[in-house]
Amino acid sequence: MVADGGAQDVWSNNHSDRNDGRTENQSDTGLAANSVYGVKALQPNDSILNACGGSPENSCGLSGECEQGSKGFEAEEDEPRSKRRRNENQSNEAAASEEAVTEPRIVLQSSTDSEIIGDGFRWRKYGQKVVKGNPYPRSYYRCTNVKCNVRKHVERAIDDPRAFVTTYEGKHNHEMPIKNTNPNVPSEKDSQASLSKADKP
DNA sequence: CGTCTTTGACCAGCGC
DNA sequence: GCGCTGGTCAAAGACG
Repeated sequence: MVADGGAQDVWSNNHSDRNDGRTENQSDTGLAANSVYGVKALQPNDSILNACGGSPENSCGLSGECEQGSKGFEAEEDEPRSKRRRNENQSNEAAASEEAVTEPRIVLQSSTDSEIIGDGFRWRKYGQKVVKGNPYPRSYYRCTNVKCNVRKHVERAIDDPRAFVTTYEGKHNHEMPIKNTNPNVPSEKDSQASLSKADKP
C-alpha cells in the first residue's frame, strides 16, 4: 500500500479481472497451464498436485470431481471462521504426504496473470494482506457461488514479481458459471468487465 | 440497480 | 502469558 502502491494497484486489477471467458481457453489449453506450472511450480507442492490428480485445472481444482477433494471440502465447511491452519510451515512438507489427501490445496505458479484469473469460475475478493517474507500483498478470493466454499489466495512470487502464485483451497461443487464453449466467443459480460477494469487504473 | 473492489479492524492460533 | 502474524468480516465506494 505504501511501497508497492502503484504496482499493487496494477496487480490487484489484473486479478480483479475475475475470470473472463478465457477460462475455457485455459481449460482447452490445460497443457499450457500445466506446463507453466510444471516448470515453475513449487517443488513441495508438486506432490499435492499429483495427489489431486495432476493438474488442478483439469482434475479437482475446477471440475470438483476429485473424491478426496470432496471429502476435504466437506470438512472445511464445518470449520468456523478465521481458523488458522496448523503447522503452516509443516503443511508444505506434510502436504506432500498427508495433507494433500485430507486437505485439497493446490498451489499454482504462473508467469502470466491470465493463467490465474481465467480459471472458469467467478471469484470475489474478500481481503488483501501483506504477509511476512513477501513484499507483495496477498489477495484472498472466494468463489461467488453460495454453495461453494472454495477459496484461493493469489500472491506474487518473491523471486519473480511477474509471476503469480495461486493457492486453491477446496473443491468446486458446482459447474463453471462461465459457459463459453466457443473460445472465440468468451463471456462478453465478464470479458468486457475485466477488460474495462484492466484498462482502468 | 446490482455486483464487486477496497480498506480497516477484529479474532484466533502459534511461537517464544 | 505475551506478542506476532495470518485470515476473515463488514461497511463504503465505484463501476457497468
